[in-house]
Amino acid sequence: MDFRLRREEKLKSKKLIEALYSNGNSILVYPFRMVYLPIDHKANQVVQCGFGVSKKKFKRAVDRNRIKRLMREVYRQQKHIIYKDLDKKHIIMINYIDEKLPNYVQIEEKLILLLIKFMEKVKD
RNA sequence: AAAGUAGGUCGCCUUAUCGCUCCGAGUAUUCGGAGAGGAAAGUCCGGACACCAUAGAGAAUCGUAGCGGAUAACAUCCGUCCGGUGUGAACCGAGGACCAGUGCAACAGAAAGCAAGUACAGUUCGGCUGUAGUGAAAUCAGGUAAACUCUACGAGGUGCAAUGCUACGUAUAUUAGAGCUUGAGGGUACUCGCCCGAUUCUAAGGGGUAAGCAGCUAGAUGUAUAUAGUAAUAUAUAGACCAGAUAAAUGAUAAGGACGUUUUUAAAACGAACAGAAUCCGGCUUAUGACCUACUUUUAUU
RNA sequence: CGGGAUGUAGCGCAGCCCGGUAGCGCACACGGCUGGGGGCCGUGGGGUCGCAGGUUCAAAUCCUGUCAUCCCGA
Repeated sequence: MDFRLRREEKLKSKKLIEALYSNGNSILVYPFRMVYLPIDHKANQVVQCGFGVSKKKFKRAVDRNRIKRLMREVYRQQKHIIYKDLDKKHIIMINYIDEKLPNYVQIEEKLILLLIKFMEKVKD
Protein backbone atom coordinates (compact mmCIF):
# COMPACT_ATOMS: atom_id res chain seq x y z
CA MET A 1 0.00 0.00 0.00
CA ASP A 2 1.24 3.47 -0.87
CA PHE A 3 1.54 5.71 2.18
CA ARG A 4 3.26 8.57 0.41
CA LEU A 5 1.78 12.00 -0.11
CA ARG A 6 3.23 13.59 -3.18
CA ARG A 7 3.10 17.17 -4.34
CA GLU A 8 0.68 16.14 -7.10
CA GLU A 9 -1.85 15.07 -4.48
CA LYS A 10 -1.99 18.52 -2.88
CA LEU A 11 -4.56 21.04 -3.97
CA LYS A 12 -2.66 24.16 -4.96
CA SER A 13 -4.35 25.86 -7.90
CA LYS A 14 -6.14 29.06 -7.02
CA LYS A 15 -8.59 28.49 -9.83
CA LEU A 16 -9.61 25.03 -8.65
CA ILE A 17 -10.05 26.25 -5.10
CA GLU A 18 -12.33 29.04 -6.24
CA ALA A 19 -14.41 26.55 -8.19
CA LEU A 20 -14.48 24.25 -5.17
CA TYR A 21 -15.87 26.87 -2.81
CA SER A 22 -18.49 28.17 -5.22
CA ASN A 23 -19.81 24.79 -6.50
CA GLY A 24 -18.68 22.17 -3.99
CA ASN A 25 -20.70 20.14 -1.47
CA SER A 26 -19.79 20.11 2.19
CA ILE A 27 -19.76 17.55 5.00
CA LEU A 28 -19.49 18.50 8.66
CA VAL A 29 -17.88 16.10 11.12
CA TYR A 30 -16.89 18.16 14.13
CA PRO A 31 -14.22 19.56 14.34
CA PHE A 32 -13.75 19.28 10.57
CA ARG A 33 -15.57 20.71 7.59
CA MET A 34 -14.91 19.09 4.24
CA VAL A 35 -15.71 20.63 0.88
CA TYR A 36 -15.51 18.34 -2.16
CA LEU A 37 -16.21 18.53 -5.88
CA PRO A 38 -15.88 15.95 -8.65
CA ILE A 39 -13.83 17.63 -11.35
CA ASP A 40 -11.28 16.56 -13.97
CA HIS A 41 -8.05 18.09 -12.75
CA LYS A 42 -4.78 17.74 -14.64
CA ALA A 43 -2.82 15.77 -12.06
CA ASN A 44 -2.16 12.06 -12.41
CA GLN A 45 -3.89 11.24 -9.13
CA VAL A 46 -7.44 10.40 -8.10
CA VAL A 47 -7.77 13.09 -5.44
CA GLN A 48 -6.17 16.44 -4.79
CA CYS A 49 -6.54 17.50 -1.19
CA GLY A 50 -5.86 20.73 0.72
CA PHE A 51 -5.89 21.60 4.40
CA GLY A 52 -6.89 24.86 6.07
CA VAL A 53 -6.93 26.50 9.48
CA SER A 54 -8.51 29.89 10.15
CA LYS A 55 -6.22 32.73 11.10
CA LYS A 56 -9.01 34.21 13.20
CA LYS A 57 -9.19 31.15 15.44
CA PHE A 58 -5.45 30.57 15.78
CA LYS A 59 -3.43 33.74 15.86
CA ARG A 60 0.00 32.10 16.08
CA ALA A 61 1.57 30.69 12.94
CA VAL A 62 3.07 27.92 15.06
CA ASP A 63 -0.38 26.61 16.01
CA ARG A 64 -1.69 26.75 12.44
CA ASN A 65 1.33 24.89 11.11
CA ARG A 66 1.00 22.30 13.86
CA ILE A 67 -2.65 21.53 13.08
CA LYS A 68 -2.06 21.36 9.33
CA ARG A 69 0.87 19.00 9.82
CA LEU A 70 -1.16 16.68 12.03
CA MET A 71 -4.04 16.67 9.55
CA ARG A 72 -1.70 15.95 6.68
CA GLU A 73 -0.05 13.13 8.62
CA VAL A 74 -3.35 11.40 9.42
CA TYR A 75 -4.62 11.86 5.86
CA ARG A 76 -1.41 10.32 4.53
CA GLN A 77 -1.94 7.14 6.56
CA GLN A 78 -5.67 6.83 6.04
CA LYS A 79 -6.20 7.97 2.46
CA HIS A 80 -6.54 4.36 1.24
CA ILE A 81 -10.10 4.46 2.65
CA ILE A 82 -11.15 6.71 -0.21
CA TYR A 83 -8.54 5.76 -2.81
CA LYS A 84 -9.45 2.08 -3.21
CA ASP A 85 -12.91 2.49 -4.70
CA LEU A 86 -13.24 6.00 -6.00
CA ASP A 87 -13.53 6.00 -9.78
CA LYS A 88 -14.09 9.71 -10.53
CA LYS A 89 -11.50 12.42 -9.92
CA HIS A 90 -12.19 14.72 -6.99
CA ILE A 91 -10.80 17.80 -5.27
CA ILE A 92 -11.17 18.14 -1.50
CA MET A 93 -10.55 20.86 1.07
CA ILE A 94 -10.59 20.07 4.79
CA ASN A 95 -10.83 22.92 7.30
CA TYR A 96 -10.35 22.75 11.04
CA ILE A 97 -13.11 24.78 12.66
CA ASP A 98 -12.69 24.22 16.39
CA GLU A 99 -11.02 26.84 18.58
CA LYS A 100 -8.94 24.49 20.75
CA LEU A 101 -5.56 23.00 19.93
CA PRO A 102 -6.05 19.23 19.26
CA ASN A 103 -3.70 16.27 19.75
CA TYR A 104 -2.86 13.49 17.31
CA VAL A 105 -5.35 10.91 18.63
CA GLN A 106 -8.34 13.27 18.43
CA ILE A 107 -7.57 14.20 14.86
CA GLU A 108 -6.99 10.60 13.79
CA GLU A 109 -10.31 9.41 15.22
CA LYS A 110 -12.42 12.17 13.67
CA LEU A 111 -10.69 12.34 10.31
CA ILE A 112 -11.28 8.62 9.71
CA LEU A 113 -14.96 9.17 10.46
CA LEU A 114 -14.99 12.04 8.01
CA LEU A 115 -13.41 9.99 5.21
CA ILE A 116 -15.90 7.12 5.74
CA LYS A 117 -18.80 9.54 5.63
CA PHE A 118 -17.40 11.06 2.44
CA MET A 119 -17.35 7.64 0.75
CA GLU A 120 -20.97 6.96 1.71
CA LYS A 121 -22.05 10.29 0.20
CA VAL A 122 -20.12 9.79 -3.01
CA LYS A 123 -21.59 6.31 -3.58
CA ASP A 124 -25.12 7.72 -3.35
C1' A B 1 19.20 33.64 53.97
C1' A B 2 16.05 37.26 51.57
C1' A B 3 15.49 41.21 48.10
C1' G B 4 17.89 43.36 44.01
C1' U B 5 21.58 45.18 39.94
C1' A B 6 24.76 44.06 35.76
C1' G B 7 26.88 40.56 32.32
C1' G B 8 27.22 35.76 29.97
C1' U B 9 25.87 30.56 28.24
C1' C B 10 22.31 27.04 26.51
C1' G B 11 17.56 26.76 24.03
C1' C B 12 17.26 18.62 25.04
C1' C B 13 20.24 14.50 22.60
C1' U B 14 20.63 9.48 20.11
C1' U B 15 18.51 5.33 17.38
C1' A B 16 14.62 2.72 14.53
C1' U B 17 10.12 2.68 11.28
C1' C B 18 6.68 5.52 8.03
C1' G B 19 6.66 10.36 5.39
C1' C B 20 7.80 15.93 3.41
C1' U B 21 11.14 19.94 0.64
C1' C B 22 15.77 21.01 -1.89
C1' C B 23 20.60 19.50 -4.02
C1' G B 24 23.93 15.68 -6.27
C1' A B 25 24.45 10.86 -8.49
C1' G B 26 21.64 7.51 -11.08
C1' U B 27 17.66 6.39 -14.04
C1' A B 28 12.21 5.07 -14.13
C1' U B 29 12.30 4.21 -8.53
C1' U B 30 16.64 3.79 -5.68
C1' C B 31 21.15 5.73 -3.00
C1' G B 32 23.87 9.80 -0.54
C1' G B 33 23.87 14.84 1.63
C1' A B 34 21.30 19.23 3.77
C1' G B 35 16.78 21.18 6.14
C1' A B 36 13.81 27.24 11.39
C1' G B 37 15.13 31.42 15.54
C1' G B 38 17.34 34.18 19.53
C1' A B 39 13.96 36.61 18.86
C1' A B 40 12.57 33.83 12.34
C1' A B 41 7.94 38.50 15.62
C1' G B 42 6.70 44.08 15.63
C1' U B 43 8.05 46.61 10.81
C1' C B 44 10.51 51.18 14.55
C1' C B 45 15.41 52.93 12.23
C1' G B 46 19.76 52.15 8.85
C1' G B 47 21.85 50.01 4.36
C1' A B 48 22.65 46.54 0.04
C1' C B 49 20.00 45.46 -4.50
C1' A B 50 16.31 46.85 -8.54
C1' C B 51 13.52 50.32 -11.51
C1' C B 52 12.11 55.44 -12.41
C1' A B 53 16.63 61.40 -16.46
C1' U B 54 23.59 59.84 -16.74
C1' A B 55 18.80 61.00 -10.67
C1' G B 56 19.71 67.33 -11.56
C1' A B 57 18.36 72.46 -9.02
C1' G B 58 15.00 75.17 -5.77
C1' A B 59 11.46 75.44 -2.09
C1' A B 60 8.76 72.78 1.28
C1' U B 61 8.52 68.73 4.58
C1' C B 62 10.63 65.18 7.82
C1' G B 63 14.51 63.38 10.97
C1' U B 64 18.87 63.88 14.26
C1' A B 65 21.09 67.16 18.33
C1' G B 66 26.95 67.90 24.79
C1' C B 67 32.05 66.38 23.06
C1' G B 68 35.26 62.57 20.72
C1' G B 69 35.46 57.89 18.18
C1' A B 70 33.55 53.08 15.53
C1' U B 71 30.90 51.76 11.00
C1' A B 72 28.62 50.50 4.44
C1' A B 73 25.08 53.36 7.30
C1' C B 74 22.03 54.61 11.54
C1' A B 75 17.84 57.19 15.94
C1' U B 76 22.85 51.72 16.88
C1' C B 77 27.53 50.77 19.51
C1' C B 78 32.08 52.48 22.50
C1' G B 79 34.57 56.23 25.58
C1' U B 80 33.79 60.63 28.34
C1' C B 81 31.56 65.36 30.60
C1' C B 82 27.03 67.35 32.66
C1' G B 83 21.93 66.72 34.73
C1' G B 84 18.33 63.46 37.15
C1' U B 85 16.50 58.80 40.02
C1' G B 86 17.85 55.18 43.84
C1' U B 87 20.24 53.72 50.87
C1' G B 88 23.30 51.15 47.15
C1' A B 89 25.13 47.86 43.03
C1' A B 90 23.49 50.64 39.03
C1' C B 91 20.04 52.97 35.70
C1' C B 92 17.79 57.02 32.70
C1' G B 93 18.43 61.58 29.55
C1' A B 94 15.09 64.40 21.76
C1' G B 95 21.49 67.26 26.91
C1' G B 96 22.29 73.16 20.57
C1' A B 97 19.87 78.32 20.73
C1' C B 98 14.24 82.22 24.20
C1' C B 99 20.40 89.14 23.91
C1' A B 100 16.96 87.24 15.92
C1' G B 101 11.58 87.47 15.72
C1' U B 102 6.45 85.62 16.93
C1' G B 103 3.29 83.13 20.29
C1' C B 104 1.65 80.86 25.06
C1' A B 105 1.02 80.80 30.62
C1' A B 106 -5.83 77.61 33.35
C1' C B 107 -6.81 78.80 38.69
C1' A B 108 -4.75 82.14 42.13
C1' G B 109 -2.56 86.98 42.25
C1' A B 110 -2.14 94.22 42.18
C1' A B 111 0.80 92.46 38.18
C1' A B 112 2.69 86.61 33.94
C1' G B 113 4.79 93.12 28.93
C1' C B 114 3.40 97.43 26.30
C1' A B 115 1.17 98.49 31.02
C1' A B 116 0.55 98.44 36.23
C1' G B 117 2.44 98.45 41.10
C1' U B 118 -1.09 95.97 47.45
C1' A B 119 0.40 95.89 52.74
C1' C B 120 4.26 96.53 56.38
C1' A B 121 9.15 98.15 57.75
C1' G B 122 13.61 100.94 56.87
C1' U B 123 15.36 105.24 54.71
C1' U B 124 20.74 109.15 52.60
C1' C B 125 13.26 111.25 51.30
C1' G B 126 15.05 109.23 45.13
C1' G B 127 8.20 106.00 44.27
C1' C B 128 14.95 103.99 46.77
C1' U B 129 15.65 99.19 49.49
C1' G B 130 13.89 94.85 52.07
C1' U B 131 10.02 91.58 53.66
C1' A B 132 5.04 89.45 53.26
C1' G B 133 1.19 87.29 50.27
C1' U B 134 -0.47 84.20 45.06
C1' G B 135 1.72 80.79 41.91
C1' A B 136 5.21 75.83 38.55
C1' A B 137 7.42 80.65 37.52
C1' A B 138 7.34 87.60 40.16
C1' U B 139 9.97 93.01 38.12
C1' C B 140 14.37 90.28 35.96
C1' A B 141 14.07 92.63 29.04
C1' G B 142 12.47 86.20 33.74
C1' G B 143 9.91 80.96 32.09
C1' U B 144 8.51 77.85 27.86
C1' A B 145 11.58 75.38 21.63
C1' A B 146 8.60 66.56 22.54
C1' A B 147 5.28 75.93 20.89
C1' C B 148 6.19 78.21 15.85
C1' U B 149 11.07 79.33 14.79
C1' C B 150 16.67 79.84 14.27
C1' U B 151 21.57 77.13 13.86
C1' A B 152 24.40 72.65 12.27
C1' C B 153 24.12 67.98 9.79
C1' G B 154 21.31 64.27 6.88
C1' A B 155 17.30 62.53 3.44
C1' G B 156 15.15 62.38 -4.75
C1' G B 157 10.86 58.65 -5.19
C1' U B 158 9.08 53.70 -5.11
C1' G B 159 9.77 48.91 -3.39
C1' C B 160 11.39 41.60 -4.55
C1' A B 161 3.59 42.01 -5.08
C1' A B 162 10.85 45.92 -7.25
C1' U B 163 12.49 44.25 -12.04
C1' G B 164 13.44 41.02 -16.66
C1' C B 165 11.57 36.91 -19.70
C1' U B 166 8.21 32.78 -21.46
C1' A B 167 3.31 30.70 -21.93
C1' C B 168 -2.16 31.17 -21.88
C1' G B 169 -6.17 34.54 -22.72
C1' U B 170 -9.18 39.10 -23.86
C1' A B 171 -12.23 44.14 -25.76
C1' U B 172 -9.26 48.76 -30.27
C1' A B 173 -16.92 46.45 -26.78
C1' U B 174 -20.02 50.68 -24.85
C1' U B 175 -21.17 55.87 -22.68
C1' A B 176 -19.34 61.00 -21.33
C1' G B 177 -15.26 64.56 -21.46
C1' A B 178 -10.17 66.25 -23.01
C1' G B 179 -6.25 66.07 -26.63
C1' C B 180 -3.40 64.82 -31.47
C1' U B 181 3.33 68.45 -32.41
C1' U B 182 0.47 75.73 -31.33
C1' G B 183 1.26 68.99 -26.77
C1' A B 184 -3.87 66.10 -23.28
C1' G B 185 -1.20 63.41 -20.03
C1' G B 186 2.94 60.66 -17.59
C1' G B 187 7.97 59.99 -15.10
C1' U B 188 4.46 59.03 -7.04
C1' A B 189 3.04 65.67 -3.37
C1' C B 190 4.99 71.24 -5.33
C1' U B 191 8.04 74.74 -8.95
C1' C B 192 11.94 74.73 -12.67
C1' G B 193 14.63 71.73 -15.88
C1' C B 194 15.16 67.21 -18.60
C1' C B 195 12.91 62.92 -20.84
C1' C B 196 8.65 60.14 -22.78
C1' G B 197 4.23 61.02 -25.44
C1' A B 198 -1.06 59.79 -29.86
C1' U B 199 -4.19 52.27 -31.53
C1' U B 200 -3.51 58.64 -26.23
C1' C B 201 -5.49 60.29 -21.32
C1' U B 202 -9.58 60.87 -17.40
C1' A B 203 -14.33 59.10 -15.33
C1' A B 204 -18.32 55.39 -15.42
C1' G B 205 -19.09 50.33 -16.35
C1' G B 206 -17.15 45.74 -18.07
C1' G B 207 -13.74 41.44 -20.00
C1' G B 208 -9.29 38.19 -19.50
C1' U B 209 -5.21 35.98 -16.74
C1' A B 210 -3.64 35.14 -11.77
C1' A B 211 0.86 29.30 -14.68
C1' G B 212 6.27 28.89 -15.02
C1' C B 213 11.56 30.65 -15.07
C1' A B 214 15.25 34.22 -13.53
C1' G B 215 15.87 37.65 -9.25
C1' C B 216 16.96 33.42 -4.83
C1' U B 217 20.74 32.86 -1.65
C1' A B 218 28.73 32.69 -0.76
C1' G B 219 27.73 36.96 2.37
C1' A B 220 29.55 44.52 5.25
C1' U B 221 29.01 35.40 6.33
C1' G B 222 30.19 32.96 10.68
C1' U B 223 34.54 29.98 13.64
C1' A B 224 39.62 29.83 15.80
C1' U B 225 44.29 32.29 16.67
C1' A B 226 47.55 36.56 16.53
C1' U B 227 48.40 41.92 16.34
C1' A B 228 46.71 47.32 17.14
C1' G B 229 43.30 50.03 20.38
C1' U B 230 40.80 51.78 27.36
C1' A B 231 36.69 50.04 24.14
C1' A B 232 33.21 49.74 19.99
C1' U B 233 36.10 47.79 16.06
C1' A B 234 39.92 46.96 12.35
C1' U B 235 43.80 43.97 9.93
C1' A B 236 46.25 39.22 8.87
C1' U B 237 46.37 33.77 8.63
C1' A B 238 43.98 29.05 8.79
C1' G B 239 40.25 26.01 7.73
C1' A B 240 34.19 25.98 7.04
C1' C B 241 29.72 26.15 3.37
C1' C B 242 25.27 26.82 6.91
C1' A B 243 17.04 26.41 4.55
C1' G B 244 15.29 28.37 -0.05
C1' A B 245 9.35 26.67 0.37
C1' U B 246 5.18 29.25 -2.83
C1' A B 247 -2.69 26.88 -0.32
C1' A B 248 3.81 27.30 1.17
C1' A B 249 8.91 21.48 3.27
C1' U B 250 11.49 20.70 8.53
C1' G B 251 6.25 15.92 10.68
C1' A B 252 4.19 11.21 13.27
C1' U B 253 5.03 6.87 16.36
C1' A B 254 8.22 3.91 19.59
C1' A B 255 12.61 3.03 22.70
C1' G B 256 16.82 4.74 25.46
C1' G B 257 19.84 8.57 27.87
C1' A B 258 20.82 13.41 30.28
C1' C B 259 18.07 17.89 32.97
C1' G B 260 14.31 19.89 36.48
C1' U B 261 10.22 19.24 40.09
C1' U B 262 7.38 16.15 43.55
C1' U B 263 6.85 11.65 46.54
C1' U B 264 10.69 8.90 48.56
C1' U B 265 16.17 7.24 48.95
C1' A B 266 15.69 1.44 44.96
C1' A B 267 12.82 3.74 41.91
C1' A B 268 8.22 5.87 40.05
C1' A B 269 5.29 9.86 38.08
C1' C B 270 5.07 14.40 35.66
C1' G B 271 7.24 18.39 32.82
C1' A B 272 10.21 21.57 29.24
C1' A B 273 8.92 28.52 28.01
C1' C B 274 8.33 32.31 24.00
C1' A B 275 7.54 30.93 19.42
C1' G B 276 7.87 28.99 12.71
C1' A B 277 12.12 31.35 7.59
C1' A B 278 9.54 34.07 2.64
C1' U B 279 15.07 39.28 -1.24
C1' C B 280 19.36 39.70 2.07
C1' C B 281 22.23 42.06 5.95
C1' G B 282 23.42 45.82 10.67
C1' G B 283 20.62 47.45 14.90
C1' C B 284 16.38 48.74 18.17
C1' U B 285 11.92 47.15 20.61
C1' U B 286 8.66 43.48 22.45
C1' A B 287 7.59 37.95 24.17
C1' U B 288 10.13 34.09 27.04
C1' G B 289 12.43 28.94 30.23
C1' A B 290 16.81 27.24 32.82
C1' C B 291 21.69 27.82 34.60
C1' C B 292 26.38 30.40 35.78
C1' U B 293 29.55 34.64 37.31
C1' A B 294 30.44 39.41 39.66
C1' C B 295 28.49 43.14 42.68
C1' U B 296 24.82 45.88 46.21
C1' U B 297 21.46 46.37 50.47
C1' U B 298 19.12 44.24 54.85
C1' U B 299 18.99 40.55 58.76
C1' A B 300 21.49 36.58 61.58
C1' U B 301 26.04 34.04 63.30
C1' U B 302 31.48 33.86 63.99
C1' C C 1 5.78 40.79 2.13
C1' G C 2 4.89 46.19 1.71
C1' G C 3 1.78 50.68 2.59
C1' G C 4 -2.09 53.24 5.52
C1' A C 5 -6.18 54.38 9.11
C1' U C 6 -8.96 54.07 13.76
C1' G C 7 -9.45 53.05 19.34
C1' U C 8 -13.38 58.72 24.02
C1' A C 9 -20.36 56.86 28.34
C1' G C 10 -24.33 50.64 26.70
C1' C C 11 -24.29 52.18 20.88
C1' G C 12 -22.85 55.96 17.01
C1' C C 13 -19.68 60.23 17.01
C1' A C 14 -17.26 65.50 18.34
C1' G C 15 -13.18 67.57 21.13
C1' C C 16 -6.73 66.46 19.57
C1' C C 17 -3.97 70.61 14.50
C1' C C 18 -3.14 75.54 18.49
C1' G C 19 -2.12 71.37 26.11
C1' G C 20 -5.69 73.82 31.57
C1' U C 21 -13.89 73.05 31.64
C1' A C 22 -14.44 65.95 28.68
C1' G C 23 -19.40 67.21 25.26
C1' C C 24 -23.64 65.83 21.34
C1' G C 25 -27.52 62.29 19.59
C1' C C 26 -29.92 57.62 20.73
C1' A C 27 -30.52 54.50 25.06
C1' C C 28 -31.23 54.48 30.85
C1' A C 29 -33.55 56.61 35.68
C1' C C 30 -36.86 60.30 37.90
C1' G C 31 -40.61 64.21 37.40
C1' G C 32 -44.42 66.90 34.45
C1' C C 33 -48.28 67.34 30.37
C1' U C 34 -52.44 62.69 29.34
C1' G C 35 -57.96 58.94 32.01
C1' G C 36 -53.79 55.36 30.23
C1' G C 37 -50.06 54.22 26.32
C1' G C 38 -47.15 56.65 22.72
C1' G C 39 -45.11 61.35 22.00
C1' C C 40 -43.15 65.94 23.82
C1' C C 41 -40.80 68.99 27.80
C1' G C 42 -37.55 69.27 32.09
C1' U C 43 -33.92 67.19 35.54
C1' G C 44 -30.27 63.54 36.65
C1' G C 45 -26.81 59.30 36.67
C1' G C 46 -23.09 56.88 33.87
C1' G C 47 -16.00 57.97 31.45
C1' U C 48 -8.97 53.78 33.78
C1' C C 49 -10.25 59.02 26.90
C1' G C 50 -7.18 50.95 24.32
C1' C C 51 -2.62 50.01 27.60
C1' A C 52 2.51 51.51 29.54
C1' G C 53 6.29 55.15 29.88
C1' G C 54 8.35 60.24 28.79
C1' U C 55 8.21 65.93 28.03
C1' U C 56 5.51 69.75 30.97
C1' C C 57 3.56 73.32 36.76
C1' A C 58 -0.43 70.62 34.06
C1' A C 59 -1.57 65.49 28.76
C1' A C 60 -7.86 62.81 25.77
C1' U C 61 -4.57 66.54 23.21
C1' C C 62 2.71 66.63 22.23
C1' C C 63 6.58 62.34 21.83
C1' U C 64 7.98 56.98 22.22
C1' G C 65 6.76 51.89 22.88
C1' U C 66 2.89 48.26 22.91
C1' C C 67 -2.08 45.74 22.08
C1' A C 68 -6.51 45.24 19.19
C1' U C 69 -9.60 46.14 14.88
C1' C C 70 -10.14 47.60 9.81
C1' C C 71 -8.62 49.09 4.74
C1' C C 72 -5.32 49.12 0.22
C1' G C 73 -1.50 46.88 -3.07
C1' A C 74 0.51 41.46 -8.67
